[in-house]
Amino acid sequence: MFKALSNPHRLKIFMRLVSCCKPGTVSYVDEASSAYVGQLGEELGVVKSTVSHHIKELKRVGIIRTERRGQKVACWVDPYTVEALKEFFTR
Amino acid sequence: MFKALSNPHRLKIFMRLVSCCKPGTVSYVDEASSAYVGQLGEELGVVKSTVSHHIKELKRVGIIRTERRGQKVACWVDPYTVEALKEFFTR
DNA sequence: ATTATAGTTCGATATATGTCGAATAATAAA
DNA sequence: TTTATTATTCGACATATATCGAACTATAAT
Repeated sequence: MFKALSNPHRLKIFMRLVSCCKPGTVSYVDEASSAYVGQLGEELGVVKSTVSHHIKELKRVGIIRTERRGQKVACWVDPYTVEALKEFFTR
Repeated sequence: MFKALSNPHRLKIFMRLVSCCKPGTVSYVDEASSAYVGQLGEELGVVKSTVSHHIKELKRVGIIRTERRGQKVACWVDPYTVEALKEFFTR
């Protein structure tokens, strides 16, 4: 997970998505708490193939979740994973 | 910081040192809450030059602190940094 | 002063990673 | 069915990173 967050672009994706994430609501998703791949790419200034690659990695380690909605794919952070990361630094 | 923790050896060093770290006691150091460079190298199975490199990196980003004690150099985690990392994942 | 111990710095090198563009796949619109 | 939009996969390539061993520095012991 730390490796996933070690890349500046992936960290920005995480921070962009976590800002609207509501604790304990894994499956809750709306416009405000998720973003589409292309949208993230624009904000970061990288091509979509690269964003897709980063999304895949963040998803692989369990930091984000995705769901296809028509042509687009929505992304949001997994609150449980964030909680686990927080716990890792506790005590 | 996440990049620093993304390396398996550095993560182990962190976990090894953080286990004895007492919150809010930056300068408090004793045998139990710190370790020497060579000692960490033995535990990890890597040569000391590599450990030294990792220690340098963890120190650079503020995760650990070091202090020379005679021939040896003691290492311990900075509780404030750990607290900041915890806060990063809060909310 | 010489030797021993612990750590750092440096250079070399193999491996990993990030990025892009082209080709492909999935879905929606015309 | 054809075209448009969005995303994924793949190959290529440049850059970054981890690691080691040799040389060097610092401190302690003899």
